[in-house]
Amino acid sequence: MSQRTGSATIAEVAKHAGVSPATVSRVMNGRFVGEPAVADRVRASARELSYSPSHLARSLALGRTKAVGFLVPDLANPSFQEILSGFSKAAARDGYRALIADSAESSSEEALLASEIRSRCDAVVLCAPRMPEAELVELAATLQPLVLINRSSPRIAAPSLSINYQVGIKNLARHLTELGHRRLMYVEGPEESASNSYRVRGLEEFCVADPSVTVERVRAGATFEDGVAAAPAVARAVQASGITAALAFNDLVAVGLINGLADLGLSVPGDVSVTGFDDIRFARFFAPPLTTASVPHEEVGAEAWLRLHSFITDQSRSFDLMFAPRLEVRGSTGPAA
Amino acid sequence: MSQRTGSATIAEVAKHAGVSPATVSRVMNGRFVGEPAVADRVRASARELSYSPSHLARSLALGRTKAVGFLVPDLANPSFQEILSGFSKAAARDGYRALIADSAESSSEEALLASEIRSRCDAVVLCAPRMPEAELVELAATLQPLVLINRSSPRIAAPSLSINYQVGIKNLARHLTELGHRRLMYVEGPEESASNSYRVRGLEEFCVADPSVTVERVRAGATFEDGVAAAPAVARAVQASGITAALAFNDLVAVGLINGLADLGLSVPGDVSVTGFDDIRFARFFAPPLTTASVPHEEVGAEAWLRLHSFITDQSRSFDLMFAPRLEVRGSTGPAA
DNA sequence: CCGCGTCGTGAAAGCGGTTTCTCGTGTCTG
DNA sequence: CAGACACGAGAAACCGCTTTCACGACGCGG
Repeated sequence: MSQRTGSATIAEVAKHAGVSPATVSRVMNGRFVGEPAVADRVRASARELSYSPSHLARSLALGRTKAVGFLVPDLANPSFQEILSGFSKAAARDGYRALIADSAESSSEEALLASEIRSRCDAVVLCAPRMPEAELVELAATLQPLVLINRSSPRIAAPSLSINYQVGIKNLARHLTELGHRRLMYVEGPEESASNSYRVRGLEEFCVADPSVTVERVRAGATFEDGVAAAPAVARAVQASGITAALAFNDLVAVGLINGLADLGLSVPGDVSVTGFDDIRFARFFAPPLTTASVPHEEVGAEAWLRLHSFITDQSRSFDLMFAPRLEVRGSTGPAA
Repeated sequence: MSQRTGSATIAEVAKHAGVSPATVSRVMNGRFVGEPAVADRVRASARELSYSPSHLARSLALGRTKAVGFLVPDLANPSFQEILSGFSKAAARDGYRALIADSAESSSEEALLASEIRSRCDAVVLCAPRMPEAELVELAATLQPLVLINRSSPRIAAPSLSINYQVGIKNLARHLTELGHRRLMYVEGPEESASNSYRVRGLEEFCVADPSVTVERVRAGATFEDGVAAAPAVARAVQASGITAALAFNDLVAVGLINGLADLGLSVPGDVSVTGFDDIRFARFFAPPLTTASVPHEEVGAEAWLRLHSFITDQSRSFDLMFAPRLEVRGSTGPAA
């Protein structure tokens, strides 16, 4: 049951200093108002016994852990790593730590995981691109305080930070059409992924606005491997339907695709132009450098903390935020043949 | 003081089910042996009140949090992200979560941070490349159980996982000399960094073994920006001392360096060969693809968990592990002019 | 000189669980 | 049919800290 962690308890310090635990507590928290000599004695005892208060016990008594859950679908994805990095650094400034959970792209357990992690923290950041809206709405109510990343709904009373995927993908499409491409292919992200739907919608709107452009679609995923796997389908479409450019779900898929295409003897952008999405940190250094929609992930993470923090401290409900990606034109796109 | 988290307490469930808290506890933990009807009643009440046990209170009573601290010098560094990812996934399989702390490359606070984070968890993974040995030894004693990454010392009773930087850098140097390079330059990592010292030592040994080779050194750091900043010095050395190849501290620095050199009109590997270290996930896709020493970071993370876990559960002390990097020859190195 | 604040500190009641110990009940044995 | 015993469940102590409340001592004004 109990374990000697080596660290002394408040009671031991109290005894050693000849005072009550209450006094020790007050001294340790700077709430002590009595005789300075007593405080000094307590501090001396604490030092001598190398006492450090149990975070756990404090948290229980205080009803606050100073930890925040951070749930992402895949921690191996650079975008989420960047968000986490931004979040963690911002939270640390206020003395909070991030407790991480990786739903490992298995959306079925996301809700359970979220509850579990929330129960250990004061709040939670939820990145659940593929959770069905209804489930999310229900879940969100039990998770407060929380902030959502890349999901927002009028039925959810939580601040949300999102990327305007629709605009981002449209900008990429426009860039391609300006280069003369007319037959495009969208290499889709994970099925059921909300952020994938936004991109699809954006492209549909784009086609409506410019009927001379067509966009085929092929299922892929969110990882490098998914991009590689989609290469044959893209190569076929080049032959069959004469597509000249592919918009990948994200940078990872784009890189995979470019490499897959190379293995099939197709060069980028010579034979096909390829765009990514996210502008992960290394996108500009790839061969060819990736034309992509740049998303300030670290900033998203930092901003997520800011919102969560103000909500935790004074219950202030902030407005939703939407980041507009910036078009980054690089070497992976070129004029249509 | 107390906050209505919305979730019911064990006492409420007990009252609702007409039993004692003890019984509820037993049912919730599968330790109940009495009449099945009672258990059913408890479960029904729990569901009805949507009861979920307070992790905090449980942890306090049990003396175990099922969380593990993870301290790294910089969460924005892809290598640490990969270790974290591997660690987190492995720990999750055993129901543990990682609590992260980023010492933000400020080594002075590392010890405090480590203690702080350790006090919230059952154990801790420590990645403190720049902490002075003496401080580390003292700290380690108070942090048990812990595992160290990239630091090992006979004076520390904790399993350590490390990379054989010495061998890795020697392999890179050998590769370069086989290509005909004789005058090399090492672009150093952060001052005081242990893993930097290993590389330096490796190169020194290499020079002793093959006196025809010389290695100059220039201070840089661990980031992309540090690599860019080191470019002028490397370029000068190309002119002044006729170096023909540069070994960068890691892949990030290598990429920065390559780009910095390009701005100065030097091409890689045409004018200078450049090697990295780590083989971060994108190293092969850069322009040019990076010749580097490949380190299985995800595996290091996973293995770190395994050791920590077996130590937590049955106190078994495992042996230290050292991963030998694998030489990955790619396009950033070529024959000496 | 007595009553009334004020001040410094301690006792004790939480926070929400777990677990030991105890006790009543029902069953089995001699 | 009495006594031993297994069994089911509750009372209470405990994990380590915070905080309210109470209380004794002291200083002051009437």
